[in-house]
Amino acid sequence: MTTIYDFHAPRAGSPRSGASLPSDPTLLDDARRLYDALSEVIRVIQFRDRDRACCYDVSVSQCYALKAVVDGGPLTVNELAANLYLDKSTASRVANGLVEKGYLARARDPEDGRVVRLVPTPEGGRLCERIDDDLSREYADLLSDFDPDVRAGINELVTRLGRSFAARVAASGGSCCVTR
Amino acid sequence: MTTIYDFHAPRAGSPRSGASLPSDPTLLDDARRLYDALSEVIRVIQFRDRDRACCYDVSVSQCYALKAVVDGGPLTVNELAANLYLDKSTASRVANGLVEKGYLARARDPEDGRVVRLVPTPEGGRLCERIDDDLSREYADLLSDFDPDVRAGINELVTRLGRSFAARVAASGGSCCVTR
DNA sequence: GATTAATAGTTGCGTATGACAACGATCTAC
DNA sequence: GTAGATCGTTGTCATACGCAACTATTAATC
Repeated sequence: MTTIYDFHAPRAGSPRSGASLPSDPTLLDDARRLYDALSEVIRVIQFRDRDRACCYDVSVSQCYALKAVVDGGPLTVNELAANLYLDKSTASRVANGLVEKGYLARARDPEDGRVVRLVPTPEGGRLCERIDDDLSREYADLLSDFDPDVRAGINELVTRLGRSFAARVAASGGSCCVTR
Repeated sequence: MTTIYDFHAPRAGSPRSGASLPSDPTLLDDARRLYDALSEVIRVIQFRDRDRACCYDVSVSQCYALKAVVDGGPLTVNELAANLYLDKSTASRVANGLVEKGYLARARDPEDGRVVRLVPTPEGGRLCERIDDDLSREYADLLSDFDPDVRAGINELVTRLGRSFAARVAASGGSCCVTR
């Protein structure tokens, strides 16, 4: 259970010949289980985030946006929206809230008069760091239930899951209804 | 503030014994990585769900509630709320929407005149199955990128993550602010 | 057995979140 | 220089959620 998570490259084509066959007996069962398990994780994390938002000066979405800007360097509104999978109008408003609270600043781009570069203020940086520290401690507490090699496996897999999801969403263009 | 939820037992003992040492060098790094990776996964799944909701007759939260009732047998409003980590008022309204659409039915409990037992209608069962099938297919498509043993590992770990989160939330009573 | 307390569910209300469409401002192409 | 694309903002609407107050029912206490 500990070493199998160190597997192969993310693969683009389909080097794993049999894995993607629809006849794979466990595939659908695994899919259903993952669906259930991820749903549970998401619900409980959302709950935690809702509850936790009151601890700081920002809302849940503002927290995500702040972190995106702090981690991703100066971001345009469009980049922020793409980063958070939000409409640009929503991203603009979320940024607005952070600007009003003094955690972000809007800077005009000298090259292109249309774009707005969102940059964190010192206060924003400090707040983000504080939230990061608190949450990381919480996750550390959680991960301490697992052995180090299992933890590495979790991270590897969750990261790959995220990438696969993101790629899938990007490929579908974000509209699922046309296919139905 | 949100101490009403009485879902899982707090699961007193941690399964791992020695892993919780604070001196573990990689623990905090792992925690930070998991925090980032899970955030990404959650955002993209929320985006997908938002987008996907239009494919069916129900909203995202209604979809979760429907599945909870279908999978969990007849549920009271309180049980549904606990299941979804929602306030009972929200759960009541979500259920209301599903009742209006004919996917759930409210049944009075003969034993206790206060409780309402939510049961899926045949239409609700069919809709849930259809959504489950579609989503499972999507997850299967996603999982086909991974080897079967890796898939099993993913499920194992995500499931354990969910349980740990739930236990943690239950233990903390859902209020993080008191500790700060 | 009547009164009080506890519990289940609903509703009022405020807020947060998010999308879509329309708009002004700016840049690019011809 | 005009037409079109792009960036960001704002108007508007719908949904989601929690908290508090309320009703109806059950349980507890005397």
